[in-house]
Amino acid sequence: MDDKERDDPEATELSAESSWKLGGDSDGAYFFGGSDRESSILSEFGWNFRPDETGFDRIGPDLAGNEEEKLCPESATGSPVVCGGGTAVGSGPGGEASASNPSVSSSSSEDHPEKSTASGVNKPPVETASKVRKKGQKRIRQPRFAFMTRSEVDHLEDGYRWRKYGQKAVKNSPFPRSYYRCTNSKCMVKKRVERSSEDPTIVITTYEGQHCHHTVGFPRGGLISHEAAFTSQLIPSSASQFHYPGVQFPQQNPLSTITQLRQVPGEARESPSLPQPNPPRLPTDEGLLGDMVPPGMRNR
DNA sequence: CGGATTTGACCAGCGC
DNA sequence: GCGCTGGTCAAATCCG
Repeated sequence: MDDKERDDPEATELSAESSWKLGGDSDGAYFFGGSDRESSILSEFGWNFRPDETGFDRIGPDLAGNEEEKLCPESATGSPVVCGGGTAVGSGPGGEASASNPSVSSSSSEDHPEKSTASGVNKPPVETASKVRKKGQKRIRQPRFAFMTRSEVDHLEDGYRWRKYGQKAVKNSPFPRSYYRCTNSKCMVKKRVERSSEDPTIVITTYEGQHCHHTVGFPRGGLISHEAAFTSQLIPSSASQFHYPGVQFPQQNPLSTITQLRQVPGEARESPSLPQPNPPRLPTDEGLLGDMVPPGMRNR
């Protein structure tokens, strides 16, 4: 678990946040959540905000020693390259480098559970290999990012296939939190999905890790449209977007909103109530990155 | 029948 | 040390 999440009373109320809005300071920085909530929210996700010269806060996983790798050089150029960040898979699209990333391999431990015979109920005191590992070493947390989406369905289609491996009731929320893992055996990405306790229409999705493969694609070929993929919309006013290198959102396209907000910092507080019409998009594998994160923002 | 989901138990980490 | 909580495991169950 996330210590920060647990320890921060504010953070535990994340899902109870009822006044999500796009905040911002005089520099035009944008925040996830409103006013003094930002820090706690970020804390919830273990992230840091770092204002930069662009006036747009840099968002990234709060992981030791990896701050500078959150955004790859390609991003700086505005190139639509999905790159590795933080301790996550340090690779571009395809991310084969994941296997070579020590931190990843260590953190991926639970995905390679040399599970012994130990089973659930009435387990003998014998520990599974994975558990031994966990005891032996501190769990390494993958960088995470989260966003909120107004949706009727909990599990939003994002182009990847997920397998649910757990569900748990969480404190201060009447809604359970679901845990998903990418079905790709080589992929370590996980995600948590939960609903806001105060606004059940809001789904809070937290991604952890980075895909080391491409999206699965869709029957219609390539990436489906955002309208087709979702009956939902990102909450514009929440600016519930975190740039996270490597995570792709092939279908969802709230980008226009985000981009607009960024381009007009001074007026960003009043956000459009509805997503902008989706401009024609190229079905590139970069997913939403290119849209979610304006080149300028990625420029570090 | 195979894959996905459900669900209760277990474990780790932290605060008190 | 104990209790609380989040996260994960894995058998059972469901479903196409």
